[in-house]
Amino acid sequence: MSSSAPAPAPTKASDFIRDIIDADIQAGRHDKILTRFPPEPNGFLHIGHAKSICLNFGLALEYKQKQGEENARCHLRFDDTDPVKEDTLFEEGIQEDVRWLGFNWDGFYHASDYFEKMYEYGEHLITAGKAYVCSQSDAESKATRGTVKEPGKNSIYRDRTVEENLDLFRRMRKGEFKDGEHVLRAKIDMANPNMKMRDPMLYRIRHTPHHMTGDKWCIYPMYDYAHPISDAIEGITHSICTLEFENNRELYDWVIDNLIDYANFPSRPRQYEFARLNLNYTVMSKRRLLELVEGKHVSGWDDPRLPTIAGMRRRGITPEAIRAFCASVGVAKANSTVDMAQLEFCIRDDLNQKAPRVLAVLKPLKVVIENFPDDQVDEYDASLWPHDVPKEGTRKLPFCKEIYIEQDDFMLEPPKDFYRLAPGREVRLRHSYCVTCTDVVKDESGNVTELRCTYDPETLGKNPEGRKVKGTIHWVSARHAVDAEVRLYERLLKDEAPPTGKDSEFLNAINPDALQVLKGCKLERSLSEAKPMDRFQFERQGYFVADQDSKPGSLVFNRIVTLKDSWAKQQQKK
RNA sequence: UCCGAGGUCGUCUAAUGGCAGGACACGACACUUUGAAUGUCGGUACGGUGGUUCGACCCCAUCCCUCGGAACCA
Repeated sequence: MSSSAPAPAPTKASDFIRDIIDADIQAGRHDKILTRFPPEPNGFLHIGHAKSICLNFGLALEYKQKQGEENARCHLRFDDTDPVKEDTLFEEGIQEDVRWLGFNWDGFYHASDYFEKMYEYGEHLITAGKAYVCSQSDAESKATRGTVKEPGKNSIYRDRTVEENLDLFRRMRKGEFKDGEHVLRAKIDMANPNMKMRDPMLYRIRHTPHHMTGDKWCIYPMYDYAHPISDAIEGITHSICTLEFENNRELYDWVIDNLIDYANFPSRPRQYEFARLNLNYTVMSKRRLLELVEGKHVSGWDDPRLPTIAGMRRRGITPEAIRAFCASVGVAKANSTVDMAQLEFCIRDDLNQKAPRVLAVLKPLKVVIENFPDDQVDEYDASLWPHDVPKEGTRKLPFCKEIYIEQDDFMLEPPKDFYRLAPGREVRLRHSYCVTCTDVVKDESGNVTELRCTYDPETLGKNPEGRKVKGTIHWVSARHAVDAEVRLYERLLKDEAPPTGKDSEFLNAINPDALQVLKGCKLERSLSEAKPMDRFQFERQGYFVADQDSKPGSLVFNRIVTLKDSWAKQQQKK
């Protein structure tokens, strides 16, 4: 997978995080700005992560521009503190996704790079009387934690001596104890109204090999301990995370404050929280995505219906569109749900400038042009771009007596404002002549199977005289058409928001039409050469991409997004 | 309600003591060999109540509502 064009430093309106950074620079608190994107390598990235990626890497790009190349950085750091769930396989996918989005990291790290330091700091906290080894069972520590309204109770192991704690902690590391036998806890306050501060666990025993450190360790640090230390060691200045970590910030600061003199960190990082991205008509949580994939409701992590980066990539959405979308939704602290229409706008807006226009008939209806010579083939130099896209280029578009048009472009008994084909009506064939429908062929059950038309030879490249032809429809020469499979994608869910109930209720909201596979579609000849990831606009229908399954002779296209369709909208209202 | 964070057009987001602005969505019109794109115009918002102030979305008080927090997950 080739990476996409690097993201330009965007000119982004300010937000509360940029305001904070500007104020920090103004006040001389930092001369370098360092951010980081810290995914846990236990799953696939989705568009919510893209927001965080654009923020963190985008910040580095912007401040490189403002402060100088050397004075801003963004690190990619895998937060690999739980060996039970994490894997190298996920790391590769995540790196690919970040690069595809157009970003390059200025440093590549793992939280596990710092395990030795973290352990050392653990001993320091013990020595300073700030941490102790607790030997309560899982159930006991749950029972003594209290509730959000009631204080917890001190562990009976809370007053172990420094010597005893040190000895126990060292033996934990050596592997003398079984999983769950002991943990290292911070000694803070079991009555703290913030549950995160009630002597939180710092280390747990896990006799599980780690994908980076192998079997070197059998004790692993918890997120709340590992994250601030990793940030501080790397010199991160602004540690940006999502709102659910607000309660963790107090502990983040506690860890830094109790280590900073001893550890001599290059920075005093600060954590800031922003609202994660929510999108309607889809699901974003790891759990729900997993359920869709494992339950075979979709074809895999890269199913084009999913909001995963891999899915959107296969869908044909460009990284530029995703970046523009992330910039457009902004960064704030209020929980919000962005309208899918906003994403779709960004996709169309980008592709409008990038996707050459071609003709493709998805649901073919044969048309015979009776007054056109049997063997004649016209060939037009048809522009690949509309007048308002400043690009040049044409392709040869063949035309002959028999063509296909879209079934939806013909109506037996049309309303007055139907600008397309109907018995006795005239329509413009895109890039070609105007034709008038003279006859309709039906099968026994009354279905329209073929149209008979006549063309006006005076209408090529000019308007007919004395009458106005309002509609223009697309078509494909029957003799020259190439067949293709076309996969029409729509929004994953039929409801704006999935049912609030937990469990699998959201599965009922799946849009059964989110994937519709069309075979026997008729594409113009020039598309026979299309390569996977080539994007086109099928005029009047939408933007499409050649799928990775596509091969010459058996073409497969995915619909990225439809065009806006004010006709369909108008019909829907009736 | 024990702690924390929030509440501005339908949606997302600005303005932070001085005319509530932009984008998407929506509607109308223009243009059109894509019912696309583009252009023009339009409607729609500061959770409630008090207070401070010449002036409050902004500051204060109070109420209401929403979200997050009790994994040996992150």
